[in-house]
Amino acid sequence: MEKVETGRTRKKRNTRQKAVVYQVVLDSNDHPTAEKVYERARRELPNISLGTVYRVLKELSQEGKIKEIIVNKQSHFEGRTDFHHHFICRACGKIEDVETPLCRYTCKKVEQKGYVVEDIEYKFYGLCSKCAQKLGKE
Amino acid sequence: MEKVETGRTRKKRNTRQKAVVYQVVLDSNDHPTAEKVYERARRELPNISLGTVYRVLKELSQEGKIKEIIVNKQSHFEGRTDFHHHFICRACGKIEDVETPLCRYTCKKVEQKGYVVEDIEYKFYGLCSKCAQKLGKE
DNA sequence: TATTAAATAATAACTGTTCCTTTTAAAAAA
DNA sequence: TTTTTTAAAAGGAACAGTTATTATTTAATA
Repeated sequence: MEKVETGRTRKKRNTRQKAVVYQVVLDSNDHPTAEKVYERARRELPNISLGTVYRVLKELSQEGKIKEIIVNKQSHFEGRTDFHHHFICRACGKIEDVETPLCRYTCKKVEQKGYVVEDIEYKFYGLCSKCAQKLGKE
Repeated sequence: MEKVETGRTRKKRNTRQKAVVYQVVLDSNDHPTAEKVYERARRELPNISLGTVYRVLKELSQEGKIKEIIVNKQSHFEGRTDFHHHFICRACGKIEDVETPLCRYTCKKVEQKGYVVEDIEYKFYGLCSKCAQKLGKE
């Protein structure tokens, strides 16, 4: 039997899994990977599956509620969604936020070529202060 | 029977495979992936293996003769090794070089925190001029 | 030319992620 | 409240890019 499509309110479920994953990212300030988020979410929801974590993380990113940053070909996530960038320590792997003004000069130059800039990503690689000290005063 | 280690010249073979892979990267201006380099290298050396291409590309990168850039968690390679950055079109996937002055302001700020900056990477995402036109004058 | 070990070809293994199928459960309807 | 509906979840298989393994080849040296 066909169902008449009313075109009205589409369902959009509000699941515990999504809420928990979101909260985990908001509560983390170490840019966790999906695996780490999974680990932490399981403390609250022991039966959550890794696939769900991946799907929800992607969803939240697309909704703009969290941000994905990719380091070493691996996704990391953070609750901060304002314009900022990252420093990655090659020794300990730590990812730290870096406040950088948008380089208007460069953007303008790119846009003059007819390009549309939608997102900008700066990454700084090197040694964090701790590792720099530890690895000797070169 | 033990061999006395003279500590003298270590062997370092100069293979056709390495020469060809290097030349392919130098001749390409489209930031090819390892697979693409493999494809092109095979025109010259039909029996070269993908594993060799990966190993040689890594070697050349470490020697500073080529540069690796990662887009969408996939490695791409280029012969240019001077300081420059990239624009990535989300529609056609094309990667284009972008000339950007080093942002001394930001670097200084990072270094004031005791960090050692060894490498900097800027990526601009959006639409290239062709795709921007094609996708309509929004 | 014979020797030797660095580099290769071929292929298996690995890793982070996505996809697929069945089941569950949130929300709408009865 | 109970039933129905179907979006989302669990579990696991599949996938893609890359790395590791091993027997073989070959460039460089003796």
